[in-house]
Amino acid sequence: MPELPEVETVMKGLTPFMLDATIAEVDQRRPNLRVPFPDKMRQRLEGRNVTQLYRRAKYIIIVLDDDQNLIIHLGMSGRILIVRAGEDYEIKKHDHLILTLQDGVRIVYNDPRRFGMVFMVAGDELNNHPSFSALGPEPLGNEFSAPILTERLKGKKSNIKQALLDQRVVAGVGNIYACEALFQAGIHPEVEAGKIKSTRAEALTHAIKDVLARAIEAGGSTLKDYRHVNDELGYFQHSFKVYDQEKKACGACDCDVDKTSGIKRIVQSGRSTFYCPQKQKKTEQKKTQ
DNA sequence: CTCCTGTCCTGCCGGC
DNA sequence: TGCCGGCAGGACAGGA
Repeated sequence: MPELPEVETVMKGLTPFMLDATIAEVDQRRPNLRVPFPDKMRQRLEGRNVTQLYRRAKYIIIVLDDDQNLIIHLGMSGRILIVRAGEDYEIKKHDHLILTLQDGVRIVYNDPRRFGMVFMVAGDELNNHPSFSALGPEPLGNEFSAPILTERLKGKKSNIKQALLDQRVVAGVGNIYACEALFQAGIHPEVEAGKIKSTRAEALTHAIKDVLARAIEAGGSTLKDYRHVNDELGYFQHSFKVYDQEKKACGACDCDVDKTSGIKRIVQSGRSTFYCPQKQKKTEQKKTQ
């Protein structure tokens, strides 16, 4: 379930515990998630020191002192729990991987649906790895701009909602934030992707950055109070404007003035899309004033 | 190439 | 109350 902001929050939450720490013990509790765990993972991780943690798209990359990368993707239902040194912990259903650090802190990966992935890639091969080689720009970086987005959407016949889910167009956006960004930009989710240009591309670029940045901020504030989140990373509450808000008022127009319409839910490529039919139009809006 | 559908897997929720 | 169908925030394979 986690999209870019959640993955960023998880990575940030792991950093104070894992950076410069040594992995003392690896408890791999099943052979695979979506893909098999790395061959000889235990031998390859135990004794290694973590030199860096960062995020690319929805992947957490943990750099080790032998120049290998341990890569974690949370899939739809992956969570990470941090158990402090000396604290009791009873292993739960779907705890698939537990890393114990030298200071006794445990990092628990739990994933009921097992759509997540844990794999290892050598440092010099990372950018050639199939999971990374085709990724689009990081939406929060300077390299993501309206001209770049327009270029990436050029000629695309699919609708803009599906295009935003394509990690080659822009990395890290998922179903929720695609809906939210389109809402904020006032763009109908069924607009042909290749037709988004100039003003609307600017609005959409800005909306993507804004929606993601605000979600990260919300996650960051959640992180500050560990008791509040019970040390569980990757799942914090947002208030969404349109996602999962079918029939409610969007708050930006009078779409639900008669209490019968409001936000609509449609299905695109098997995924739910939520949007406000009044605010999000298929053609570019003329400014009324 | 692009686009679309199906699939992996478990849990939860609403309707009957 | 219990059962059942539908749906869930992702990514990828395979076929058109």
